[in-house]
Amino acid sequence: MSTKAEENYLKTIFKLSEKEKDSVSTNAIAEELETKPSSVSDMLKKLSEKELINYVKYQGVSLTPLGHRLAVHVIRKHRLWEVFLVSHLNFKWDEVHDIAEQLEHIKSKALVNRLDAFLNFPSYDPHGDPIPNEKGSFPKSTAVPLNLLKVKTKGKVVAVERAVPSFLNYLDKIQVSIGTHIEIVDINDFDHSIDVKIDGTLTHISLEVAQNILICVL
Amino acid sequence: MSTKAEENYLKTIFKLSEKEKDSVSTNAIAEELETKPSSVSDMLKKLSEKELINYVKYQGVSLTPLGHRLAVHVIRKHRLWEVFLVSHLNFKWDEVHDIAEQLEHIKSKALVNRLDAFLNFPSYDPHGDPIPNEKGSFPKSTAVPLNLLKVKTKGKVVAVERAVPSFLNYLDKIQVSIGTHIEIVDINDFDHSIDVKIDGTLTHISLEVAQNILICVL
DNA sequence: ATATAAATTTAGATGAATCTAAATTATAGT
DNA sequence: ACTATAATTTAGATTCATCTAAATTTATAT
Repeated sequence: MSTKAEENYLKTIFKLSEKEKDSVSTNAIAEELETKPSSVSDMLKKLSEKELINYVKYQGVSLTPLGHRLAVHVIRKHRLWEVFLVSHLNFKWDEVHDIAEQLEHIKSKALVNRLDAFLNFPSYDPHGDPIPNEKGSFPKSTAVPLNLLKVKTKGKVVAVERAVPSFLNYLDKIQVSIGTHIEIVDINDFDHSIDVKIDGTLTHISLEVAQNILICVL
Repeated sequence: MSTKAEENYLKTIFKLSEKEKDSVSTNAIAEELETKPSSVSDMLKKLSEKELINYVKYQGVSLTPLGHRLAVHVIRKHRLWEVFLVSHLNFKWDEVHDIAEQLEHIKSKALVNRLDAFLNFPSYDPHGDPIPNEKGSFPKSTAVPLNLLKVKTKGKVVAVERAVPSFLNYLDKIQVSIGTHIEIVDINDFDHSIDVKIDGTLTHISLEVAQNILICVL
């Protein structure tokens, strides 16, 4: 049986593995979890003994198939709970992370799967992140960051990259949420800022914002 | 901030306080929590330092107003989650205890209150136990154990006393659940067993079973 | 009233997860 | 290739919640 701490480490290693090529460093994990590298070392030893990660001292880590499965399952729970909180308890998408962070550690296979069914097997959470199914496979997404699109392209928002409150608030302000239709009107060569039509209205957004909005081209 | 262990102790002390007159003994707590008396002693010292219980060595404990409030809040969460599990995720009433035991420790005032609203502010959980409101006050119940009723009395089941799976299964078998209408048809003086009409059909139940079914007289 | 039993507490240990400070290994610049 | 720096690990301590075994206090029974 895995502890809450172990699950958080696996989740973090999973997340960092997506960015970094093969192996994840001790320092990166420490930074992400806001803990000390020495604590990470201790935990890596433990996870390694449990065969949840591949760990060679001083060489970074990667998830074993078992660790991967566990990490994905925790992520699945996190995202399903987020859907529940937003769609049934009327939370805003920028309010649910901390609560889901607790709910993701509840242990009950039946609970997760019934929640999944109750929510109609959603594919994306309120931030647009994909929700793995019971077997652990993710819905395949064709999403592309907004800044990579050409002028005149139309699409809809399927996810946001960095779900921090300040960013989510800003998106609220410019009326962007998951599902919003967007058209690229013009791209400014100088600062790479973009003029877009959001559900009809013209708005101006910076490159940094555009990079963090994922679009499914229509 | 209270830990999971602390919350479980407070909940247990609350429960035992209802039965035992004023103060609760170390051994009783140990038995209820399936732990050792020495562990209980340790924890009592800690809870006492936090002013959650009144504790005099060798004399048993009682909850302070603060401890009482915390215990009631945990119970509120437990019972609300049970309602959710049964009414929205289609769990049976004898399957929800262990899951609610985990969910009751999730910390978020907003979550509890929104869940409460989502469930339409229920007064009783699936076992018929009363659910305190946000302020911590319980719905006043007029419930009476079935065995205390006189012949010909009609009422409906509002709670069951001992929510163990074997008992709940038995109730399922004889078609008794919260809300079921019951009429006392006859009382057998010899063994105090009772003939009852359950939603129309005649059934025979033992004293022990009757004692554990709470009725609201109609 | 006093010995014996029962209940409770203390002392000392353990495992989990963390920390600081020191030691070790890897990396990068010249 | 060698040294300075950065990354990582080890050693030793701390806190939480638990345990066993021993000591202490309270209750009971003759």
